[in-house]
Amino acid sequence: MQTNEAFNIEGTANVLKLLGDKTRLTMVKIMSEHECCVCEFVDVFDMSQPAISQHLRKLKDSGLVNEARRGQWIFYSLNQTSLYYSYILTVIKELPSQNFKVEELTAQGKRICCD
Amino acid sequence: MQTNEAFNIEGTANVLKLLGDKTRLTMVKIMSEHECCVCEFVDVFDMSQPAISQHLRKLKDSGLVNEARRGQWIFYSLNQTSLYYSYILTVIKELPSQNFKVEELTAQGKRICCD
DNA sequence: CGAATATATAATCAAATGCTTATTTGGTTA
DNA sequence: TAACCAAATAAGCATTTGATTATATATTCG
Repeated sequence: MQTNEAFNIEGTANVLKLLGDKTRLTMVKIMSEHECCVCEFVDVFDMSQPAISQHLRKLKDSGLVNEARRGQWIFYSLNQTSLYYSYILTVIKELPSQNFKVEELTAQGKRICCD
Repeated sequence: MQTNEAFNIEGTANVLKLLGDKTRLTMVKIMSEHECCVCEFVDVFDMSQPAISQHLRKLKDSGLVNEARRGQWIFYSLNQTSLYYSYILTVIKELPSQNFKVEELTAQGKRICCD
């Protein structure tokens, strides 16, 4: 819901608040490493499917992520054209990789792949 | 209350949440341009003195700002040695200057100066 | 010392947030 | 078309957050 082309305090605060949640920040880090669908997030986080959907909706509403349906699944990825994309890169660059979480899914045969 | 030397998701999310409040983000921007004491913030924001103190306390508890007593007043400034200082710079760099707010104080003779 | 001023803390409360369960929507597939 | 599955939405609830007012603490100054 980013209405302004330039950075302003209100919009920036909103984005920082969104990123200031452990679950969403982890989601963003994961998406910087892999595209992911909702059910994968549900497996990664010990959390209900609606909880995951609600987090993704907030990220989507503020334009930070894209969604794309592929078959049965809806995949989420970082929106590289967001005004705030460079902030996101700055922040997640230093965070520990979350690849291991997705690799656990792969090991359990739970990874969704639509290639 | 930053316990870890390295960036981790929990600590980073906490800092982003702190910055994800319009009042605190504006305070941080102001502090990047001027050192400020509590009563100046009270004049700048239309908000009670305890509300200001509580915001500053959160910023101080997470190590983002320093406080220094000078006479009757306690001045707050950005802690340039914080692990997260460069994040803060990245974010506030693009925000519109808040100098005009402090200049209004000066015009009203409300600016505190201890030089 | 005692009054005045600046700041911090305590207690309280309304609004916002993040989760849950139940249900609905939308696309796929037999 | 009907059953199935992924994801979204609705409703409800506990917790957190950010404000307020009242009070306490610290420092300065007459």
